[in-house]
Amino acid sequence: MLDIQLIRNDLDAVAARLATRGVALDVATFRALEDERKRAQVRTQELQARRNAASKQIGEIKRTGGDAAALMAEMGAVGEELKQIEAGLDAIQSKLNDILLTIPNTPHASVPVGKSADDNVEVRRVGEPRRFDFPVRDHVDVGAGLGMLDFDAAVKISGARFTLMTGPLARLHRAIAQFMLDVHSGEHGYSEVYAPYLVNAESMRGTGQLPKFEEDLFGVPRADGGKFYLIPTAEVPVTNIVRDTVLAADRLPLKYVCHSPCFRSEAGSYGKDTRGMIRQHQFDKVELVQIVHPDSSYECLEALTGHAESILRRLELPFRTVTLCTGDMGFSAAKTYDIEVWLPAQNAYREISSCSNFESFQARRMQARYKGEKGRNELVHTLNGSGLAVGRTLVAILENFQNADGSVTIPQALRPYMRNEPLIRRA
RNA sequence: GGAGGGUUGGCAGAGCGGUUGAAUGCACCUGACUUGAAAUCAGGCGUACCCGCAAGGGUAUCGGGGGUUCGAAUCCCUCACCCUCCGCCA
Repeated sequence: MLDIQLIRNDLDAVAARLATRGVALDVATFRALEDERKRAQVRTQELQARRNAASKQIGEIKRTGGDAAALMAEMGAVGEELKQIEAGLDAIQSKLNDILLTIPNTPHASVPVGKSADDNVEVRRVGEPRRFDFPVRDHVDVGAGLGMLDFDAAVKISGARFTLMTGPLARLHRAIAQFMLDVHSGEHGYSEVYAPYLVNAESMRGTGQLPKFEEDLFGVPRADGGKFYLIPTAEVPVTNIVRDTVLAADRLPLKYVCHSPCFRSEAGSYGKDTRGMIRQHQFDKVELVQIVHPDSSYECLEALTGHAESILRRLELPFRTVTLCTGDMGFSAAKTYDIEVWLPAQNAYREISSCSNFESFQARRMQARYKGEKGRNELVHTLNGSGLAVGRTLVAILENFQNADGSVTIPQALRPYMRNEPLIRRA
């Protein structure tokens, strides 16, 4: 959520910044609603002040044994008007709030202006894609060849966009997550978190998934008629740890790492990445979340991105990092780096992590604050990034480390988690 | 699932439907005293919002929402959460 004060004071500038990401802010409607709001609010508060004063007076008269009937009758009428005008004010404010909740974040000045992924800017490229002296198979064929990746079973059990892994491959999947958790908690200073996978609507609103992206989420009905949502990323429960709290300044930064399954409906992505486990309804991810002082959030974004990249370095997987352009950024982000891993079968770099600084956008929705230098409550800045997507990391290993005989070499860094086996091969 | 109890300011804890934004204690801030500290004394000390160039004024807020009333922390309804006991259960 953007700062309403900022929008009021500099509506045109905000609209211009939003335009760079292809979003048209209805300036006229906003202005009209604001005017209405101001009028209704002033009038409401005037009437309330009068009522408060008169009620005090009535109490005084009654205590001294006088007759307050006339004043009470008059206030009865004021009460009627007040009720109406208050209802009007509520309506205007919720309309304004609805608009506010659907306006995306404004891009940081350093974000390249562009329309689509084609306009993203590469900031670095690490590692050399391997040259294969045999026909490269994609991860589906490699996994099926091992007899450990079974999409037919997954379809039978659940349907499309699910995965079933068995044996050493399932273990490798677990090993990847363990490895990431160990690196981030042991070496990068993140505190490990176990969090709920079902969350309430308030949490989804806090991080920005609601109200605008409900169709991307899985909902779960509650017996009491309410509704849970399956988390699309651990970002949601973990960031919401600080919802509605005021943190002591010396507690910042908070750094959390959380391994969780993620559930996405993938509505609107029909036909995209239908083969294999690139785009699934359920996948695992190790998520990094930072809650930081506003002055340091961009340094923290660089650090966090580096933490995510370090996993790929250790796994010896080639990757590149790009700055998303204004048109390709997510709703809540002010700046995002995508890390893309090399997939030889696709002959392309594919997203494996997305690291963003949300500045105060989520914090304002969540009312996540810290006690500032002058004793004022200030909004924190929030960041997060995948560190990394577990399934896609597995895909990258299967493709980059495949051998001519159908076996897969286990990257050195993961061997301690794999009983020190150097290979996965068909049983 | 059943029965009961609770939710008040940073914490503890009062609070008859009417000078209660809320006693009191603790914590915290400023000042006085002191070489310094402690103790003591005096004053201050929630949050959000609105109007205003400012000075300043006003509104809301006692778990959330709704109602009764001229007036609600106090009465009524409802929801959420917490606690205790019983049942069931990984």
